[in-house]
Amino acid sequence: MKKELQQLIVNALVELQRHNVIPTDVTFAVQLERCRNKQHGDLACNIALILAKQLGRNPRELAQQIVDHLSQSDLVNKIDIAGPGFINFYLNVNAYQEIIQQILTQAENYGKQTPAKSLRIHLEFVSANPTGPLHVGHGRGAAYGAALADLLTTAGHKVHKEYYVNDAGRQMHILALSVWLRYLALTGEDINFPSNAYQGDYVIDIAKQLLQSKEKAYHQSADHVFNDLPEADDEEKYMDALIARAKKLLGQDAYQEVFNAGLNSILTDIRQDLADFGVTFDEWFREKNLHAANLIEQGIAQLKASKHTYERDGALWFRSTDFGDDKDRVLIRDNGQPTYFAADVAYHWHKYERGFDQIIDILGADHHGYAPRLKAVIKALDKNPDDFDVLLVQFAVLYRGKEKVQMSTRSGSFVTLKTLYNEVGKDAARFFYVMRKPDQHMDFDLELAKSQTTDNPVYYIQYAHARICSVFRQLAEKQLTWDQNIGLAAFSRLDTEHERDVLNTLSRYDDMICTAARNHDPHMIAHYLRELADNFHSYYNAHQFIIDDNELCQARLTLIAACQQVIVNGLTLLGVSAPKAM
RNA sequence: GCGCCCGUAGCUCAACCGGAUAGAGCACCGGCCUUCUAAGCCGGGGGUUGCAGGUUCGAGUCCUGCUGGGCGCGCCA
Repeated sequence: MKKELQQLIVNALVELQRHNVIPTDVTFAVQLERCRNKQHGDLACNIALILAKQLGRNPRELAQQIVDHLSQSDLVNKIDIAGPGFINFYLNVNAYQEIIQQILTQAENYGKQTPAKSLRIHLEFVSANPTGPLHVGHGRGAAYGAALADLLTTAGHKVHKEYYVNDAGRQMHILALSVWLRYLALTGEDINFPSNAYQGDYVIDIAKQLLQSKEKAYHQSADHVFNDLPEADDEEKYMDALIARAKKLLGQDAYQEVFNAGLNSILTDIRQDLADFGVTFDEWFREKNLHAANLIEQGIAQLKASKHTYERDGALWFRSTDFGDDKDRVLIRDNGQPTYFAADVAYHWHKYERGFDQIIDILGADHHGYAPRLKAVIKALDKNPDDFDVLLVQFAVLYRGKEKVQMSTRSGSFVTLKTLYNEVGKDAARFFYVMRKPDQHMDFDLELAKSQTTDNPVYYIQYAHARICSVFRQLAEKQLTWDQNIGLAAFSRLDTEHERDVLNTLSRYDDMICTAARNHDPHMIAHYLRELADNFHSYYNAHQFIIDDNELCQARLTLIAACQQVIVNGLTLLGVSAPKAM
């Protein structure tokens, strides 16, 4: 429909070129925009404004000439010139018939795009360290990533969802130590639990499981553990000494078992929490595997080959300042150990090696300082930086009423994601998170989220869907049937204001999907659905659907059936269910 | 100090490569259930888009400066 009108305008412009009104060397990209204000019609074209500038002409005059050369179309009722020189099209109801038919025919596939080139996209998100349960801060990244993955898939791409498991760093050893110390405490030892170990109760739970499965296997006396340790004034050094002590007393194998007990327990919980939240991954990529497969060395070798590395103070550096980073970054420490960053170099290099066309990292905003050095890596590896995106998700600042909730994994004072969706429900939580654009700071008031459940916009949309389902249930109870063909044939009967609004919004779905995918903005879906539900509820209140006039009845049923389908498709993209009754 | 993100109605947020009179929800005021679900609908008030310049037919949107808030600046991960 839009394309037909665009062609109409192009034809008129070519005609004007033939009459030498427009020079033949002028090129034009004709765009049709939806009118925000429906007094301006349904679609607007600003081509006259753009051309008028180039040609030094009065835009309204030019618009008039274009309109004069437009050929007739049965899609439009009226064409106006308005404002500074917009050409406004008022569509005939019949213009929407084809779209409604497409929605009903393609059903759950409606909205799927076939792009010029379908990309293999690597999407990494959440990737929280497996040192504790996911908290509400991770929820936003999870909801956003999952919705974006589905959105890009709908846009016709092949998306690989991946969770990067940091299972090789110092934090993991601190976790292992924390588990072990809790374990020793459970066996009756007098343990002075360090303040910068992981404080959460989940550590105690892991220790309890460990005690059940391997009763005394890891026991040591507290004296042995804490004897002869360096002064605790430097907490980090103290922790490292404790970790070294744990390894020594337990031996490599037993230490590794404790380590794995912590890691596996938490990873299992994370996986379960995400699954319950409707978020799944195609691959859980272990940092350990990078080390095991010598990929760190290979990645660094690639960087070395790029001539952007150098040695200083016994360490190997990446000259990321060559690519706009604030400072150079260490790859290999003076003690020979690779940094976390070195692993990330290898990881991202390896993503390209795996053959992806586009790579997207979704990071929490607190890691935004990391983006420039990652981009520097991509450039140094001579990859196209346009194929690599770092998307930042701003914090959801938690409140309980007016009071800000401080969150820290180590201190254990956080609200878990699980707690959140158990309290407000999965649908509301998913929708709430993805309702805001990701770069917007967001206040998340837990009390409001709990008390507000019936006011949450997700219910408004679900309610529209349930109402439509209810109409069709009523229809069946009255021994009546819906005939789509009769409905489509009688389409011109849908001429009320409310029906036009629903039709207009429905016809925007396809465009909205494209824009949302292009901009990585799933929140547009949420706002679109809100508007569609709004249109529907107004329509519902203004008109009866099940009426004696069969043609009109069928036409209306056809319209709301399409409406139902689009709501289902949109909600599905966001990971929200569409209940048939509420 | 340097860098990134943000500042829109009382509150929480929209506004599609710059478009026409900046829109919703919540809250507030007034109406609507004998009709397919009132978790709904209809009407009303509410704005110098943080401030000051600039770019142009046109700026919430782009540029510069200022201001307020969030976050980050380790041979931690």
